[in-house]
Amino acid sequence: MGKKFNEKKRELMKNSEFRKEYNNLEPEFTIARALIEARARSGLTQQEVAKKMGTTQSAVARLERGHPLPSITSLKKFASATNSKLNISFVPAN
Amino acid sequence: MGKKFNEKKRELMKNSEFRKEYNNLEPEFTIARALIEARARSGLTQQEVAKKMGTTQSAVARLERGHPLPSITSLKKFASATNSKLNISFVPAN
DNA sequence: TGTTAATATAACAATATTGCTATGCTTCAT
DNA sequence: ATGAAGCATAGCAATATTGTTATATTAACA
Repeated sequence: MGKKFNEKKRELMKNSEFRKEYNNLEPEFTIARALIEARARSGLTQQEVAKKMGTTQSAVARLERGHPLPSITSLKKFASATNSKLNISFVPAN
Repeated sequence: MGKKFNEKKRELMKNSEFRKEYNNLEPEFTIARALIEARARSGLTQQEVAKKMGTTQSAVARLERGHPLPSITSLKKFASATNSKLNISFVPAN
């Protein structure tokens, strides 16, 4: 994720207002980052990914925004368009 | 996943009809399995998970069916209700 | 400067998922 | 056999996500 990013985050998370907002948005950020990185690895344009997914460039742009949160179906299509594999798992928290 | 399961699967996947159907349903199966295992680990009933998620037992049952595919928001809530952490990632396929 | 490629945003109808209520099915114990 | 606990299913209204079209923005470059 990058060192600077995590340092800054730890600092901001001390603020409880920020923490609340962040936790609301966190899943959208995380998904957005993952999608953007996956497409970067593939070297494809949004247009090209869109074609492979059977949708449009604007829909791909929206997916990469992370808002609204994409469906699993969309994530799967995006993954296979970008030569990735989608992994979803529940790991014990404690 | 279990040894028997994978053996049987490899055998059935030779059939192209089956393979097509399986690939359609695979995400639902996978999600269902993950949810069921997560709740089993937690030792909670559907009712209890439902309460923690702010929903009803029947909704939890439906999530564990995997159909329709749950939203990421639901998976997140389910994860925290069952003391799990939801992981979603794209891994390079090649 | 003007053109092109790549990405972003908006609006609205269509589709998918959730909340909710009611009800059915099993299993276990009494 | 009856009751209770846990899980499954169904139907419908409410909410969320996607498909689509149109348009804006930005950067690179002839």
